[in-house]
Amino acid sequence: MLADQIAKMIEEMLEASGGSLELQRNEMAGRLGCVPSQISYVLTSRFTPERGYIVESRRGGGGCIRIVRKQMHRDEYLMHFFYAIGSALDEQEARAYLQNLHGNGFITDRETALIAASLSDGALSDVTPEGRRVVRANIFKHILLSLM
Amino acid sequence: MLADQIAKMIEEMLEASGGSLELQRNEMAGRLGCVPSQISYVLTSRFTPERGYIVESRRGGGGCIRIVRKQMHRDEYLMHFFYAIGSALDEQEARAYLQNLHGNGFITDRETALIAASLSDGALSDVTPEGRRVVRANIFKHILLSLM
DNA sequence: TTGACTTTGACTTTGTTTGACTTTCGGTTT
DNA sequence: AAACCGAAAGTCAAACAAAGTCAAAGTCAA
Repeated sequence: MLADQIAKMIEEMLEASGGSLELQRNEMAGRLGCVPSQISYVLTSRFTPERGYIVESRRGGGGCIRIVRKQMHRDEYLMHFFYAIGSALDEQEARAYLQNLHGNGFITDRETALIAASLSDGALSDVTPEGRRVVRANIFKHILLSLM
Repeated sequence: MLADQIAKMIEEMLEASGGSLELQRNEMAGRLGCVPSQISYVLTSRFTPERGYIVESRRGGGGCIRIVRKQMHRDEYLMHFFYAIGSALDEQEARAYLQNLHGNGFITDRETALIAASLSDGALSDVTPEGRRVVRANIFKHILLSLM
Protein backbone atom coordinates (compact mmCIF):
# COMPACT_ATOMS: atom_id res chain seq x y z
CA MET A 1 0.00 0.00 0.00
CA LEU A 2 1.14 3.47 -0.90
CA ALA A 3 0.61 4.96 2.52
CA ASP A 4 2.68 2.26 4.15
CA GLN A 5 5.55 2.72 1.72
CA ILE A 6 5.60 6.41 2.39
CA ALA A 7 5.45 5.84 6.13
CA LYS A 8 8.32 3.40 5.88
CA MET A 9 10.37 5.83 3.86
CA ILE A 10 9.83 8.61 6.36
CA GLU A 11 10.67 6.21 9.15
CA GLU A 12 13.96 5.37 7.45
CA MET A 13 14.80 8.98 6.91
CA LEU A 14 14.10 9.62 10.57
CA GLU A 15 16.38 6.76 11.43
CA ALA A 16 19.16 8.07 9.22
CA SER A 17 18.92 11.53 10.64
CA GLY A 18 18.69 10.55 14.28
CA GLY A 19 15.09 11.34 15.05
CA SER A 20 14.17 14.56 13.34
CA LEU A 21 13.90 15.78 9.80
CA GLU A 22 12.45 18.37 7.48
CA LEU A 23 10.86 17.57 4.18
CA GLN A 24 9.01 19.36 1.44
CA ARG A 25 5.63 17.93 0.71
CA ASN A 26 5.50 18.70 -3.00
CA GLU A 27 9.04 17.67 -3.62
CA MET A 28 8.55 14.36 -1.85
CA ALA A 29 5.26 13.70 -3.60
CA GLY A 30 7.03 14.35 -6.89
CA ARG A 31 9.76 11.83 -6.10
CA LEU A 32 7.19 9.22 -5.13
CA GLY A 33 4.84 9.95 -7.95
CA CYS A 34 1.84 10.58 -5.80
CA VAL A 35 -0.36 13.55 -5.02
CA PRO A 36 0.92 15.88 -2.31
CA SER A 37 -2.09 15.36 -0.11
CA GLN A 38 -1.12 11.73 0.20
CA ILE A 39 1.85 12.87 2.25
CA SER A 40 -0.49 14.82 4.48
CA TYR A 41 -2.65 11.77 4.88
CA VAL A 42 0.25 9.59 5.94
CA LEU A 43 1.37 12.16 8.44
CA THR A 44 -2.04 12.54 10.05
CA SER A 45 -2.79 8.83 10.07
CA ARG A 46 0.60 7.45 11.13
CA PHE A 47 2.78 10.12 12.66
CA THR A 48 0.47 11.08 15.47
CA PRO A 49 1.34 12.18 19.00
CA GLU A 50 -0.12 8.90 20.23
CA ARG A 51 2.66 7.15 18.40
CA GLY A 52 5.25 9.58 19.67
CA TYR A 53 5.69 11.97 16.79
CA ILE A 54 5.47 15.71 16.60
CA VAL A 55 4.74 17.26 13.23
CA GLU A 56 4.97 20.95 12.45
CA SER A 57 4.84 22.80 9.18
CA ARG A 58 5.14 26.10 7.44
CA ARG A 59 3.25 27.13 4.32
CA GLY A 60 4.19 29.50 1.55
CA GLY A 61 7.33 29.80 -0.49
CA GLY A 62 10.14 27.79 1.03
CA GLY A 63 7.67 26.08 3.33
CA CYS A 64 8.34 22.64 4.76
CA ILE A 65 7.22 19.95 7.19
CA ARG A 66 9.19 19.05 10.28
CA ILE A 67 8.86 15.66 11.91
CA VAL A 68 10.31 14.71 15.27
CA ARG A 69 10.24 11.31 16.88
CA LYS A 70 10.21 11.22 20.61
CA GLN A 71 12.19 8.50 22.32
CA MET A 72 9.53 6.37 23.93
CA HIS A 73 11.63 3.78 25.63
CA ARG A 74 13.66 6.63 27.13
CA ASP A 75 11.21 7.10 29.87
CA GLU A 76 8.65 4.49 30.49
CA TYR A 77 7.33 6.42 33.39
CA LEU A 78 6.15 9.30 31.26
CA MET A 79 4.78 6.88 28.72
CA HIS A 80 2.83 5.20 31.43
CA PHE A 81 1.23 8.55 32.15
CA PHE A 82 0.63 9.18 28.53
CA TYR A 83 -1.45 6.06 28.22
CA ALA A 84 -3.10 6.46 31.58
CA ILE A 85 -4.50 9.79 30.61
CA GLY A 86 -6.65 8.33 27.89
CA SER A 87 -8.89 10.48 25.78
CA ALA A 88 -10.65 12.55 28.40
CA LEU A 89 -9.73 13.97 31.76
CA ASP A 90 -11.25 16.28 34.33
CA GLU A 91 -9.41 18.95 36.26
CA GLN A 92 -9.14 16.90 39.45
CA GLU A 93 -7.62 13.94 37.71
CA ALA A 94 -5.20 16.20 35.90
CA ARG A 95 -4.07 17.69 39.20
CA ALA A 96 -3.53 14.25 40.63
CA TYR A 97 -1.32 13.27 37.73
CA LEU A 98 0.57 16.52 38.07
CA GLN A 99 1.17 15.93 41.77
CA ASN A 100 2.55 12.58 40.92
CA LEU A 101 4.87 13.91 38.24
CA HIS A 102 6.02 16.66 40.53
CA GLY A 103 6.51 14.34 43.46
CA ASN A 104 8.73 12.14 41.38
CA GLY A 105 10.83 15.01 40.25
CA PHE A 106 9.82 15.08 36.64
CA ILE A 107 8.69 18.67 36.71
CA THR A 108 9.60 21.72 38.75
CA ASP A 109 7.34 23.83 40.95
CA ARG A 110 6.97 26.44 38.30
CA GLU A 111 6.21 23.89 35.62
CA THR A 112 3.61 22.30 37.82
CA ALA A 113 1.86 25.62 38.35
CA LEU A 114 2.14 26.48 34.73
CA ILE A 115 0.68 23.21 33.50
CA ALA A 116 -2.05 23.33 36.11
CA ALA A 117 -2.97 26.76 34.81
CA SER A 118 -3.14 25.62 31.23
CA LEU A 119 -5.32 22.64 32.12
CA SER A 120 -7.66 24.48 34.45
CA ASP A 121 -11.35 24.81 33.81
CA GLY A 122 -10.77 28.54 33.74
CA ALA A 123 -8.32 28.34 30.89
CA LEU A 124 -10.69 26.12 28.96
CA SER A 125 -13.85 27.99 29.77
CA ASP A 126 -14.56 28.65 26.11
CA VAL A 127 -14.93 24.96 25.42
CA THR A 128 -18.14 23.17 26.27
CA PRO A 129 -17.88 21.20 29.52
CA GLU A 130 -17.99 17.93 27.60
CA GLY A 131 -15.38 18.88 25.02
CA ARG A 132 -13.23 20.35 27.74
CA ARG A 133 -12.26 16.96 29.12
CA VAL A 134 -11.15 15.82 25.69
CA VAL A 135 -9.19 18.97 24.97
CA ARG A 136 -7.54 18.78 28.37
CA ALA A 137 -6.37 15.22 27.77
CA ASN A 138 -4.99 16.24 24.42
CA ILE A 139 -3.09 19.21 25.77
CA PHE A 140 -1.70 17.12 28.60
CA LYS A 141 -0.44 14.51 26.19
CA HIS A 142 1.22 17.10 24.02
CA ILE A 143 2.89 18.56 27.07
CA LEU A 144 4.16 15.16 28.17
CA LEU A 145 5.66 14.60 24.74
CA SER A 146 7.39 17.94 24.90
CA LEU A 147 9.00 16.90 28.18
CA MET A 148 10.52 13.74 26.79
CA MET B 1 14.70 31.51 1.75
CA LEU B 2 15.59 35.11 1.11
CA ALA B 3 13.52 36.59 3.88
CA ASP B 4 15.09 34.32 6.46
CA GLN B 5 18.60 35.14 5.35
CA ILE B 6 17.91 38.82 5.63
CA ALA B 7 16.34 38.39 9.05
CA LYS B 8 19.34 36.42 10.20
CA MET B 9 21.71 39.07 8.94
CA ILE B 10 19.85 41.84 10.72
CA GLU B 11 19.77 39.73 13.86
CA GLU B 12 23.53 39.35 13.73
CA MET B 13 24.07 43.02 13.19
CA LEU B 14 21.86 43.74 16.17
CA GLU B 15 23.89 41.31 18.20
CA ALA B 16 27.16 42.88 17.16
CA SER B 17 25.95 46.34 17.99
CA GLY B 18 24.34 45.49 21.31
CA GLY B 19 20.68 45.84 20.52
CA SER B 20 20.17 48.77 18.21
CA LEU B 21 21.24 49.73 14.74
CA GLU B 22 20.56 51.94 11.75
CA LEU B 23 20.57 50.73 8.19
CA GLN B 24 19.79 52.06 4.77
CA ARG B 25 17.19 50.12 2.91
CA ASN B 26 18.43 50.70 -0.63
CA GLU B 27 22.04 50.21 0.27
CA MET B 28 21.30 46.94 2.05
CA ALA B 29 19.10 45.69 -0.77
CA GLY B 30 21.91 46.45 -3.17
CA ARG B 31 24.40 44.45 -1.14
CA LEU B 32 22.01 41.50 -0.99
CA GLY B 33 20.91 41.72 -4.57
CA CYS B 34 17.25 42.02 -3.83
CA VAL B 35 14.57 44.65 -4.25
CA PRO B 36 14.33 47.24 -1.49
CA SER B 37 10.78 46.36 -0.58
CA GLN B 38 12.02 42.92 0.43
CA ILE B 39 13.76 44.60 3.35
CA SER B 40 10.49 46.23 4.31
CA TYR B 41 8.76 42.88 4.10
CA VAL B 42 11.24 41.25 6.42
CA LEU B 43 10.92 44.06 8.91
CA THR B 44 7.15 43.96 9.01
CA SER B 45 6.91 40.19 9.10
CA ARG B 46 9.72 39.41 11.54
CA PHE B 47 10.75 42.45 13.52
CA THR B 48 7.39 43.10 15.08
CA PRO B 49 6.53 44.49 18.49
CA GLU B 50 5.29 41.03 19.51
CA ARG B 51 8.78 39.79 19.11
CA GLY B 52 10.16 42.72 21.01
CA TYR B 53 11.45 45.01 18.32
CA ILE B 54 10.84 48.65 17.61
CA VAL B 55 11.36 49.86 14.06
CA GLU B 56 11.44 53.52 13.08
CA SER B 57 12.47 55.18 9.87
CA ARG B 58 13.11 58.44 8.10
CA ARG B 59 12.47 59.01 4.41
CA GLY B 60 14.14 61.36 2.01
CA GLY B 61 17.78 61.98 1.27
CA GLY B 62 20.01 60.40 3.88
CA GLY B 63 17.02 58.51 5.26
CA CYS B 64 17.45 55.29 7.18
CA ILE B 65 15.76 52.60 9.26
CA ARG B 66 16.39 52.24 12.94
CA ILE B 67 15.84 48.91 14.67
CA VAL B 68 15.87 48.46 18.42
CA ARG B 69 15.48 45.29 20.41
CA LYS B 70 13.73 46.30 23.56
CA GLN B 71 13.82 44.54 26.85
CA MET B 72 11.25 45.60 29.36
CA HIS B 73 11.12 44.93 33.02
CA ARG B 74 9.12 42.14 34.42
CA ASP B 75 6.08 43.95 35.70
CA GLU B 76 5.32 46.22 32.81
CA TYR B 77 6.29 43.40 30.54
CA LEU B 78 3.71 40.93 31.77
CA MET B 79 1.09 43.66 31.89
CA HIS B 80 1.83 44.53 28.33
CA PHE B 81 1.46 40.92 27.33
CA PHE B 82 -1.95 40.65 28.79
CA TYR B 83 -3.11 43.54 26.70
CA ALA B 84 -1.35 42.36 23.59
CA ILE B 85 -2.72 38.84 23.55
CA GLY B 86 -6.30 39.95 23.39
CA SER B 87 -9.11 37.47 23.03
CA ALA B 88 -7.87 35.37 20.13
CA LEU B 89 -4.49 34.22 18.94
CA ASP B 90 -3.16 31.94 16.25
CA GLU B 91 -0.28 29.54 16.70
CA GLN B 92 2.23 31.74 14.90
CA GLU B 93 1.49 34.73 17.07
CA ALA B 94 1.71 32.61 20.17
CA ARG B 95 5.12 31.39 19.13
CA ALA B 96 6.28 34.92 18.57
CA TYR B 97 5.24 35.92 22.06
CA LEU B 98 6.86 32.83 23.51
CA GLN B 99 10.08 33.54 21.71
CA ASN B 100 9.99 36.99 23.18
CA LEU B 101 9.41 35.72 26.73
CA HIS B 102 12.17 33.20 26.33
CA GLY B 103 14.60 35.64 24.75
CA ASN B 104 14.17 37.94 27.70
CA GLY B 105 14.77 35.20 30.19
CA PHE B 106 11.29 34.94 31.65
CA ILE B 107 10.93 31.29 30.85
CA THR B 108 13.35 28.41 30.45
CA ASP B 109 13.91 26.24 27.39
CA ARG B 110 11.79 23.49 28.83
CA GLU B 111 9.01 25.85 29.76
CA THR B 112 9.06 27.32 26.29
CA ALA B 113 8.70 23.90 24.70
CA LEU B 114 6.05 22.92 27.17
CA ILE B 115 3.94 26.01 26.62
CA ALA B 116 4.38 25.78 22.86
CA ALA B 117 3.10 22.23 23.04
CA SER B 118 0.06 23.18 25.04
CA LEU B 119 -0.80 26.02 22.65
CA SER B 120 -0.17 24.10 19.45
CA ASP B 121 -2.86 23.43 16.90
CA GLY B 122 -2.21 19.77 17.50
CA ALA B 123 -3.02 19.99 21.18
CA LEU B 124 -6.19 21.92 20.39
CA SER B 125 -7.25 19.86 17.44
CA ASP B 126 -10.54 18.93 19.09
CA VAL B 127 -11.66 22.54 19.07
CA THR B 128 -12.99 24.11 15.89
CA PRO B 129 -10.41 26.27 14.10
CA GLU B 130 -12.24 29.43 15.05
CA GLY B 131 -12.75 28.50 18.69
CA ARG B 132 -9.17 27.35 18.84
CA ARG B 133 -7.83 30.89 18.65
CA VAL B 134 -10.01 31.96 21.53
CA VAL B 135 -9.12 28.97 23.68
CA ARG B 136 -5.44 29.47 22.96
CA ALA B 137 -5.54 33.08 24.08
CA ASN B 138 -7.28 32.03 27.25
CA ILE B 139 -4.82 29.31 28.10
CA PHE B 140 -1.92 31.64 27.40
CA LYS B 141 -3.33 34.25 29.73
CA HIS B 142 -3.83 31.71 32.48
CA ILE B 143 -0.27 30.56 32.05
CA LEU B 144 0.99 34.11 32.30
CA LEU B 145 -0.97 34.53 35.50
CA SER B 146 0.66 31.45 36.93
CA LEU B 147 4.07 32.94 36.22
CA MET B 148 3.44 36.12 38.21
C1' DT C 1 -22.25 -5.43 1.95
C1' DT C 2 -20.83 -2.63 5.10
C1' DG C 3 -17.53 0.07 7.36
C1' DA C 4 -12.85 1.42 7.98
C1' DC C 5 -9.05 2.81 5.62
C1' DT C 6 -6.86 4.89 1.16
C1' DT C 7 -6.33 7.62 -2.83
C1' DT C 8 -7.16 11.56 -5.50
C1' DG C 9 -7.79 16.21 -6.93
C1' DA C 10 -10.16 20.63 -6.65
C1' DC C 11 -10.09 24.39 -3.82
C1' DT C 12 -8.31 27.27 0.25
C1' DT C 13 -5.05 29.50 3.13
C1' DT C 14 -0.66 31.22 4.21
C1' DG C 15 3.78 33.07 3.15
C1' DT C 16 7.25 35.19 -0.29
C1' DT C 17 9.02 38.01 -4.06
C1' DT C 18 8.76 41.66 -7.20
C1' DG C 19 7.94 46.07 -9.23
C1' DA C 20 5.22 50.14 -10.12
C1' DC C 21 3.75 53.96 -7.86
C1' DT C 22 3.43 57.31 -3.72
C1' DT C 23 5.09 59.98 0.10
C1' DT C 24 8.43 62.45 2.66
C1' DC C 25 12.64 64.74 3.55
C1' DG C 26 16.68 67.78 2.85
C1' DG C 27 18.92 70.65 -0.02
C1' DT C 28 19.03 74.06 -4.06
C1' DT C 29 17.32 77.47 -6.92
C1' DT C 30 14.53 81.27 -7.82
C1' DA D 1 10.60 82.32 1.67
C1' DA D 2 8.46 79.29 -2.16
C1' DA D 3 9.04 76.26 -5.57
C1' DC D 4 11.64 72.54 -7.16
C1' DC D 5 14.47 68.38 -7.31
C1' DG D 6 16.42 64.13 -6.23
C1' DA D 7 17.09 60.66 -2.82
C1' DA D 8 15.33 58.00 0.35
C1' DA D 9 11.55 54.98 2.49
C1' DG D 10 6.49 53.36 2.24
C1' DT D 11 2.50 51.00 0.07
C1' DC D 12 0.06 47.79 -2.38
C1' DA D 13 -1.41 44.43 -5.38
C1' DA D 14 -0.08 40.83 -8.57
C1' DA D 15 2.43 36.61 -9.36
C1' DC D 16 4.27 32.76 -7.35
C1' DA D 17 5.21 28.96 -4.02
C1' DA D 18 4.22 26.13 -0.60
C1' DA D 19 1.10 23.38 2.71
C1' DG D 20 -3.88 22.39 4.42
C1' DT D 21 -8.71 20.80 3.81
C1' DC D 22 -12.36 18.12 2.46
C1' DA D 23 -15.34 15.28 0.15
C1' DA D 24 -15.93 11.93 -3.43
C1' DA D 25 -14.47 7.70 -5.11
C1' DG D 26 -11.98 3.41 -4.56
C1' DT D 27 -10.40 -0.88 -1.96
C1' DC D 28 -10.49 -4.58 1.07
C1' DA D 29 -11.39 -7.53 4.85
C1' DA D 30 -14.80 -9.26 8.09
